[in-house]
Amino acid sequence: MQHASSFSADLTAWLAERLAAAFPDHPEAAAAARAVPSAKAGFGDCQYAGAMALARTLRLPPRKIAEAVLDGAALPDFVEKAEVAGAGFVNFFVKDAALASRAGECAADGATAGIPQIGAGKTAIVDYSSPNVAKSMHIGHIRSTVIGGAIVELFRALGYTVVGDNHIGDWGTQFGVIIKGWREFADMEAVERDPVPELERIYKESYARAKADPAWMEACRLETVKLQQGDPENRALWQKFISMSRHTFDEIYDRLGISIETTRGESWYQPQLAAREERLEKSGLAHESRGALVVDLRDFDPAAAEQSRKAVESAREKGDAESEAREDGKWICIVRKEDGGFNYNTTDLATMETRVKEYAPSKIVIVTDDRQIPHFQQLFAISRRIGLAPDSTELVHVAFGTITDENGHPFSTRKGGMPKLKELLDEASSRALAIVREKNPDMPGEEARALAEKIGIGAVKYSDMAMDPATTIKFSWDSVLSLQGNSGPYLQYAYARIRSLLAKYDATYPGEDRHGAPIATADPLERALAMRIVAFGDTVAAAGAKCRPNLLADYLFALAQQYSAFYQALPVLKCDEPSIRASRARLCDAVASVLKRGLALLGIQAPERM
RNA sequence: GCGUCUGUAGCUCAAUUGGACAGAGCGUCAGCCUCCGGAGCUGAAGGUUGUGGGUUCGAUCCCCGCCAGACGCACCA
Repeated sequence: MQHASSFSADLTAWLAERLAAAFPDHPEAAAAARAVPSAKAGFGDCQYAGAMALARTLRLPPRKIAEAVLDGAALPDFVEKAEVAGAGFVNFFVKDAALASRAGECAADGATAGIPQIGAGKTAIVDYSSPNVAKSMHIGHIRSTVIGGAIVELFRALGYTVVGDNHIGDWGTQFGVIIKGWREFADMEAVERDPVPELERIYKESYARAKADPAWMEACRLETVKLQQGDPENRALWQKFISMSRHTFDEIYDRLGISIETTRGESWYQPQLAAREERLEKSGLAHESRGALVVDLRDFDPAAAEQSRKAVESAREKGDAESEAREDGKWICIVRKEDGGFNYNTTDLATMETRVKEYAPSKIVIVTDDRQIPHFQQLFAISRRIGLAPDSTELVHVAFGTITDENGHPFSTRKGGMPKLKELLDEASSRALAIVREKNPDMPGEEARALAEKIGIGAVKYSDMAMDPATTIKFSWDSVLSLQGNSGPYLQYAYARIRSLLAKYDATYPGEDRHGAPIATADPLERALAMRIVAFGDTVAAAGAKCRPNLLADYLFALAQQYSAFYQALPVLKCDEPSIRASRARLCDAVASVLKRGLALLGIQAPERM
């Protein structure tokens, strides 16, 4: 039997009923009903803290409200007792038997119990990773890739049909620069060896020449024009660059365990742009300004127009010509450049339109760094205004903080630049290998390398996912590659240790049935562990709804910590009482199931041994 | 100048989004029994949550003003 909901969710529903019954004239009381897990051990298992907030509107003391909720009512069957505490909190104590039963389900069914299927029948699009063709992926790309990948898995677990889309940068004026450079000074041996770094070198050098030499720049521009007009030779070169780049991206994705359903780069949308923008112009939603075709948010939004007018006025008073000149840029979105070309606004609007038409998604999630916040605010607002995205489609920009060097300064491309993603993964893997060899001297080389890869990659992914996406990350090799404490390997270790323990249990006590044994929660350590296990579903739901994998990472770390404390203090194999022994084994199994599933949602593998 | 994001223990980060005493890891210090895997466990020290106000029964969280840093602000994406 699967429970569709958690203790908190069941209590929330119960509270809503109780509040509706107790205060029929105040439906807002029932609407705000909410039970959450208690923060501290002494405050029960779940609590309701809404009575204080209602005191004003109901004109009653908070404790009276809390008492009215409980007064004469039958508690849900899983609740042992409920009491009013403190300023007006209601604390609920869950029955041991109910807790044991739900914790047991987590061991039995692979930890799917309690994950609410809020996405059933709905489609979500997740736009993530999005590297640029002809450039190496560096540590700046890891967040979008890893966080986006986790969001995809979280959505799937919640029942959504998910379409991951890799919106690669495969179009733009830089290709003329590369083509020109390729023709003049490409080093074919270097291309043969490792194409992308060579493409990067070609771009940098050609770009430097273009800045110094107008004739070179003009040549580059002409190559771009030829490419965009469909010249077969340039087209073929461009395809070649894309194919070489995608091959190197795929090597990284393979190692990271990321698989993105579709890859529609910017070029994919090019054929439809001209007609789209023409329609936009004819409909009057876009107009010409300084030679460009623009959509102006102030045309649709009186409040925006007023705010802008005031800003201009204030800038004028101060004689600040620069600010005045910049003001338009906040509201205007250029959809066709003065020279007739298109830019990323154009492409992004087309992308929005296509996604809505093709998938009718209930969510579109775009994962990029936070410098693009203004752009996506504008894009979302305009998409709504001109009818590209209906209200039924939720638009979410997951904006993550940029990665800085150890001093908190942005990585400068001049001074060596960001570490390459491949180097990071190699380093992670080799550091892990040293430890694996030390701990497992007898392990064959191939197996050790494979294990070290799982551990190293797990460490890298976890270190990113353990933080709120919004946090600006200070990059440090030691913290990214940490194998102890709050780290991926700590979780993997906890899992491997349980698997080993259970194997020994099965070998030592073949007659005992740990799968069907009732779970006893007599010891506080056992009880806390069981309570944590059953909170898995709610955690997945919260992490998914908020697009914050770190909520799940926090949870898993706390679970592993509680397990370690339990393991240290209470014997399992060496417990003399068979029923308690079986109960503890089953509890271990439940922890292992949840750890494995949770790590999988974060895209981290859980090795059986390490 | 305007806007966005960030500021929490020595360092790196959390805090169930307004709840009870702000928690972890690293580092430091003190411990872990011939006992299930020590990548582990237990404990200690470490805080006026940048700052000054406001709202609230209650603020790390919401509002306003400052300070500091990063990033944006018309044809690059």
